[in-house]
Amino acid sequence: MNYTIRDVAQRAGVSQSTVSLVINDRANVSPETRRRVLDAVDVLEYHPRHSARHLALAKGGSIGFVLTEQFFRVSEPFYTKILLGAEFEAAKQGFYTLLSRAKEPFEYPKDIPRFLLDRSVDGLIVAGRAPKRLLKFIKEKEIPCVLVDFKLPSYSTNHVLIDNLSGSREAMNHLISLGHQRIGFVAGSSTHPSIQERYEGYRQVMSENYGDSISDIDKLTYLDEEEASPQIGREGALELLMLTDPPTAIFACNDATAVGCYKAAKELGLSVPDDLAIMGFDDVDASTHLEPDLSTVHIYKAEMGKEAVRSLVDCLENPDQPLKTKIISTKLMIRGSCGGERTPEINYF
Amino acid sequence: MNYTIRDVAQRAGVSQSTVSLVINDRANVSPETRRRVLDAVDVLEYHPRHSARHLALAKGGSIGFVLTEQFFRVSEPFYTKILLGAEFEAAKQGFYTLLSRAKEPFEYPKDIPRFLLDRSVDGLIVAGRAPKRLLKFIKEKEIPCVLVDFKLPSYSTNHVLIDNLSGSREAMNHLISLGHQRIGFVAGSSTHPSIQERYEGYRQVMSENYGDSISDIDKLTYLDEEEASPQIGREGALELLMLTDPPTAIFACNDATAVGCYKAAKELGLSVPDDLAIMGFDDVDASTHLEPDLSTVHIYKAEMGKEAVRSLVDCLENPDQPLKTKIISTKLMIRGSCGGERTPEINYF
DNA sequence: TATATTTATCGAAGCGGTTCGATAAATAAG
DNA sequence: CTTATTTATCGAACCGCTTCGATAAATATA
Repeated sequence: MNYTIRDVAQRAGVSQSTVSLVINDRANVSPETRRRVLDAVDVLEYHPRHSARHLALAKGGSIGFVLTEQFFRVSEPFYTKILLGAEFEAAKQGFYTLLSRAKEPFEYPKDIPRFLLDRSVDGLIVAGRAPKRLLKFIKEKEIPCVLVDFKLPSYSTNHVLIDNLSGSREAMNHLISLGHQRIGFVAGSSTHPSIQERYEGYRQVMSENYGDSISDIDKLTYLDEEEASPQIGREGALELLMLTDPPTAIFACNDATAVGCYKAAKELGLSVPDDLAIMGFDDVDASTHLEPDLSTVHIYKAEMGKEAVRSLVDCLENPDQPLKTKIISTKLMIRGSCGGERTPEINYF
Repeated sequence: MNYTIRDVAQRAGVSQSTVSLVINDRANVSPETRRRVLDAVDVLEYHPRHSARHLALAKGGSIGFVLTEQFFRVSEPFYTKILLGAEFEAAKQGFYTLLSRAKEPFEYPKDIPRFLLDRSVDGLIVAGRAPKRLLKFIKEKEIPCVLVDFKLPSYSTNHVLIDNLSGSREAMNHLISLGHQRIGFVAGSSTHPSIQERYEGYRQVMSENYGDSISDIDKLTYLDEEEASPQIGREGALELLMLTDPPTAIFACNDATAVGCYKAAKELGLSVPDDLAIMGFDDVDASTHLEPDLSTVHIYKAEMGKEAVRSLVDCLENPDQPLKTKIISTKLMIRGSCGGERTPEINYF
């Protein structure tokens, strides 16, 4: 049951090197020999041991997926979809996916993912954010790497990013097309580049449409550095809605935050979408569970995971490749929380 | 930068076997030698190559986590929490976690997870359900294995299961203590053992309290074999609520199904919890996003993953161990969807 | 003090692959 | 019909680690 390449060689009446040539599909082996070897492989149900191959080749066909500890909980549904998309593509390309959490706070060198130290992975996907010291380590060791949904000012590597700006602008334009003028913006995680881009989209569209006729856009904005969450959303929405001239629509930086806006509206006796329109971002499962269901900006999460793997595999197969940044577009999903004609649901996972 | 055990040996002025003894913390090496070796390890930042060790030891310190393709999407938040809990514990115990999807339908032998074939993993955690043929393969190859949240009638192995019966009974007793008599039960995935146990709890409590004074419990029950989902929940709830003598409370087989019950109530103009009490099961994130928030039965998902890893590691370290089944208790979370005094939130992840 | 044990260290084989010459056979070129 | 090339196959070394048996040194026993 635990046959090795030598067993196969013996059964096929050839040397192990020949077997190796056959199973790796190399040139210069006669059809006849190839058949005999393949037969033996079949009969013995032979599969090359991964670790042996790994050792001989000095690379093992595994990629690491690093997620900040924090995201293992809070934003979980978002990044796990990216993980699942990545696993899917990795498997397709013959790679294993190894999972790891990045501790926060991060202690160097204790918290370096073990698979980086013992060279279990050929490359790395890092999603959401990561400790600076870890990124530095990755760069020092020249480990092929793709950052997903974040970037650092002076850190050059491969990226897969969301087209937050366009998505944000589209969402805003939709709100504006519905006649909203006073549109609020509520955000947590305000230092995260994705959130900042969404905010930028908000500001652009606001000033394009209203210039400074809306007295002070800043007053309509609630930014918090804390992790975006329903709690933050609720606080932010409450603050904006208590203004003497409150917004008629709130654009939340993500769906989790939007959930909190619903709660705030409910507390103040406002009906969604009649008294208050709410727009989210991310399109996580929960958004269709809300009542009314949430209009939001869909992110192709699994697709992002897939593209990350592709970038990484590219790097591995062709090391002197230029760095790449892929920007994945979004899609506005109009549902019940701000009126307008509904977007048909897409059935991406 | 890519130092090997030989480099360490050389620098410490000893043989590689001695280095091996030191880094594996074996007996009979003098303190002085140990120190010298450890110093060299430190200076060179040496880390033993995983694959080399794997090859030499014929085991590699990795466990596989298998999830049905289906669960990668639908019930995702549930099983991914189990996965994350497992990864956490595995890392703690020095194991890697390799992820794999089980195809549905499953074609043998094509769809066997590759890490089983090339012996990349020492053991396996299978969550939710799995193709029979895959389980048979696992048994044939005598791969150490733990099934999480499901079992098969005549398949003996290790398990980590939910105490669905107690959880269900507790939830039901709570509804009854609130004065409900006509309590409906709505379920998808009705063939899944967990769902069946929840149903059993429902029936037990119903007949204990009302015997046959409730004309026909079956009429209050909606069972569907389709994957439990909001759609199923909505359909089921609508059907029950249209009865001439409709239930005043609905116990949904899980939170996803409960979401659909909210929708049904809304469609029929019923207010939750005044006109209709709703009780869920699972306690996924979404349940607190609902309005009112869902009373449900909390499952310690991460804990389940952790216990699964522990069982598995036990098996690996002590192969002639008896099989184990661990039953993890649940906790009733009373929130807004059926009245009663709220349970304080727990902050488990 | 001679002998038996224990302790510390080492060399070499082996885990299961890949790959680099070497060799022999088959084909092409002169 | 040689000689040069190409094609098919093989043997052996190597990847980096663990471990077993051997050896030498240190300690205990008689």
